[in-house]
Amino acid sequence: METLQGFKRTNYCGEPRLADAGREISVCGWVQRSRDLGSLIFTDLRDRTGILQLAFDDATEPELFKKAATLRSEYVIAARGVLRERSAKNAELPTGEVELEVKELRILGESETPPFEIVDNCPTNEATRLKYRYLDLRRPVLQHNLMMRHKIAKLTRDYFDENGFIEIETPMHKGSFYALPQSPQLYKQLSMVAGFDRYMQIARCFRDEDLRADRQPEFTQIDLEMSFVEMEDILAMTEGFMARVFKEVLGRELSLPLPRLTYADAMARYGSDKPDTRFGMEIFDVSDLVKDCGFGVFASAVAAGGTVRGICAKNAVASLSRKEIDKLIEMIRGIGGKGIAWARLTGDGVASSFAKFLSEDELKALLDRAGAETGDVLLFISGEDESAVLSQLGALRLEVARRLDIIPHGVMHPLWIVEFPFFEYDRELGQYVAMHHPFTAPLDECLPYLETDKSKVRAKCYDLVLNGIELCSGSIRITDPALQSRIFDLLGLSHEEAQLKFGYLLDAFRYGAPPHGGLALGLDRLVMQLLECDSLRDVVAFPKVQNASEPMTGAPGNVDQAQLDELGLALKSE
RNA sequence: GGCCGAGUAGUUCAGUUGGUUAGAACGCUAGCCUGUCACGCUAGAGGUCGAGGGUUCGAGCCCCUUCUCGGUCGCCA
Repeated sequence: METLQGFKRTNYCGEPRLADAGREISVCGWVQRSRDLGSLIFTDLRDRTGILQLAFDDATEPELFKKAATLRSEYVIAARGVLRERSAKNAELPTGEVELEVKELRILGESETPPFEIVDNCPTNEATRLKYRYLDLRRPVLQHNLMMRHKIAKLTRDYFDENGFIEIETPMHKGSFYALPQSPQLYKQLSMVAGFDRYMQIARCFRDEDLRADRQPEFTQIDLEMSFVEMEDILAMTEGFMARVFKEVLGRELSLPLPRLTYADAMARYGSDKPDTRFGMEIFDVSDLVKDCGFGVFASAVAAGGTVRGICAKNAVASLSRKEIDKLIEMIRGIGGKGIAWARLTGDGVASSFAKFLSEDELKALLDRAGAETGDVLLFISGEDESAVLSQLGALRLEVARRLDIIPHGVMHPLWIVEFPFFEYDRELGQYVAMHHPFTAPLDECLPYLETDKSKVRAKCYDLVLNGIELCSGSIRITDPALQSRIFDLLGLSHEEAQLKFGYLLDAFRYGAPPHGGLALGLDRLVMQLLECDSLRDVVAFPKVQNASEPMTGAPGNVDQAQLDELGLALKSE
């Protein structure tokens, strides 16, 4: 192996163009592939900017040629030579009109045969790629994703700086066992009390939960807090940011203001508080039509105060067989549903699990309500209590859309979800509990209902949803001590408990707290959505897997007794 | 923690009703080849069928346990 001594890189591999022909340049990188034609060798050299073809000719440079013949995939090399126009051009490559006629070749690092080829749409499974993440990251698509992530992080700082925000670092030692913050929530509110007026931080956060394709236990938030603002001001500031990101990253204009849906409407129409609005298939209500019908499940659901609703998938019969319908129903059972009624409409008529219990008029009315006028339509209808019905149909709507492949690609549907309920009913506890953190302010017009009808109280809370993924969540905070103690009372939090848990914030509020609110925007998810990736792993350099471990290093590892002693911890014996 | 799916060569996969020596493609190694760019041609090497146990004359295949991974539900104020 050789050293770099005296060698100076002049260009990245992706840079040279035909206009540069005749220049002497020096490049460094990894061998993508070598094609040995006998007396000619072409070597593709790759770095993070692209690929440049190196040419070796046995007739003119026999010593170099011999050396080039020893090159293998992923060797690290440096090459100096003269750029020349190719006799056979490659239109697929930005540098495809030129090649480097090599005069000097240095082998800086040899490589074993890698466990998988370094190419995009690499077929190798994720576990293997994650084990060799440093190789996986060499793939152009991941290099691009992480460079875009950097760009988005940079423009985030630029945008908020231009709007008067100050980046403040909050500490990572808030009192949980893991000594890691779930979010900088309390500190950013303290920053408002401290008078910084507009705070932002690109903050690492940690949550001890099982992960998902769109959830990592360690993630990054764009964390914001603003003083002397109302909800509209915060939404407008965030929309400006989104428009800027769309413009600079996608080159697209985002039309503002963004659409809004109330939580109640989102649930009623899409069965989700993070609806994917890129396609229709909205939920319809047939409770009034079936309340007296002969099908016991429907009639008794309505009689018990529940509801009967459905979704209607068009052009679906051919794509979804009976067997697949059964699988979908099984899936619904998996999330706690009792089952779901279905109907298939074809040119031959109706085949269904419940039509025989309905009169002809009842069936017709139901099909009309569903908008199922043509043949080739699939209906799913669920009758239970409202929240169960909506969550089932919401999940089913997404799964059916995926299977029918009707979700359009390349479109972005951001929208706000507003007017979240302040309380949610906890069936196990048999009482209302807070849906958000206890500093979230109720809507002014809901204040009279706080003690009288909790189901009516909505919060000054807002979520930004993009293509069915929650991107950010925020609220206006309570700064009125009287209202705050009222809320603590309602949540069953005693004065002592509140003081113990949040004392320092409550104390701070006694010294002049400005009205304030904010939000936290998931940077990983934002990048994932903008780049249309399916998983956060495509935009996180070193992601965690199922059990929250990191497959390359094997972290978290075992700790020895000395480390435990130092941290004041003891392991529970089995 | 629950449910669904996956685990066979370096990689991606096939493997029939349980039956001889477990195959293919790509990759890898060697040889040939002057314009390739998924170069081509020829030959070759490469396997604890995730692990453990069981049934059987015989298990990649059937049964049990277990591990790993993916998706998802619970969870995520």
